[in-house]
Amino acid sequence: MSRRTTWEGTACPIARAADVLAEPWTLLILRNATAGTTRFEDFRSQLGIADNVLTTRLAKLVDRGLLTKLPYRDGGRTRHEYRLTKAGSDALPVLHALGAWGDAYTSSDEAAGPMQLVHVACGELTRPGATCDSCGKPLVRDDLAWRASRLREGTIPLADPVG
Amino acid sequence: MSRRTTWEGTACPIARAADVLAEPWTLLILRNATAGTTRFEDFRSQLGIADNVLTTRLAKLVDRGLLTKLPYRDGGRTRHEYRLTKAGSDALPVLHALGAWGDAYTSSDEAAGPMQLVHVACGELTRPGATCDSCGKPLVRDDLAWRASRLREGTIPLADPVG
DNA sequence: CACCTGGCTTGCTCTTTGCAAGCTAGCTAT
DNA sequence: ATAGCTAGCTTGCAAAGAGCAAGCCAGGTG
Repeated sequence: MSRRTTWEGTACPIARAADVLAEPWTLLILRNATAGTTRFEDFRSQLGIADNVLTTRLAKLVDRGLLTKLPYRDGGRTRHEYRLTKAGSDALPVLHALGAWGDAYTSSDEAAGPMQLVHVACGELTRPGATCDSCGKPLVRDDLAWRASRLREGTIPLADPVG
Repeated sequence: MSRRTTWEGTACPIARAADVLAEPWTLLILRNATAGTTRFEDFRSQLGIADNVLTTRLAKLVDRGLLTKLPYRDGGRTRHEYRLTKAGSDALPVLHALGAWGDAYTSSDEAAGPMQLVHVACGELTRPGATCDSCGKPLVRDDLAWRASRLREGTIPLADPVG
């Protein structure tokens, strides 16, 4: 057989998580979903991913319970959007750990500052963790936003999970 | 062209980190390296990875600076071992974030308890973070060990980076 | 000398990625 | 009305990558 190895059901939770999350595009889809993207066409154009690959990735993420496919009205028509579930939104620490590692050990071709996290409740920057570095209050997802110094808009609120 | 997309040099640190870490096998190689594996043959037999794939993965990890290849003496001969660098050992939060997500949202076919982290200094379990849940002291890598309830040996110390 | 062992390399096959084109339902422009 | 556009897929093809197996080489040991 030469099918790619899967670690579904393995005893090691790192391997099981990697089996779901560590496929090409998957983490970037989750990143953009966390930043508020919900629609097929928006994922496609923001990521530059081939649409057949996007179809299979989104289907797998829905299957594994990280995204849900919900109908919405677009003018008079019904379309579908992909929204984060709790499982999908709880991948945030993985994204933050990756971002911290990427900031420390890789470099950008473009001028790009480090990834920043804003505690909207107090308005200050913080590192990911249990409490805010600036005001000391517990960090809850609703009060967090990403800030990318290279983008014109100030902050990107983190999308709420459905359900 | 149909070469797989790379995110090296991208402005987003998450994408740059995913480019290095989110390839098949890479995270599991780092997991085992963190648990103390250093030799080609041990990685091969522990992971069940094909040896040509292991060769390319190890070479890429050396190239990207997560592992170093060092000579060691095996009887009268010189062989090589792969040791974690600081960059490689600093991927630990990524492994912990994945483990936490995997514990919460995937399940094992075998009976396997959650992934556990032991603060060797005080002997108690803790969650990954800045300080120990039990004794409150700062968590440093040298004082941490993994515990897998399914393994007979009690704890697995975390490998020290070289350099 | 034959044989083993660790660490690769090469060859072949099957899967997956990327790209491009096509398809469909319902909308808008002419 | 008919022609075209759009979101979201599906299909077809070429190339890269993963899996398996076999071979190779250096430095042992029997």
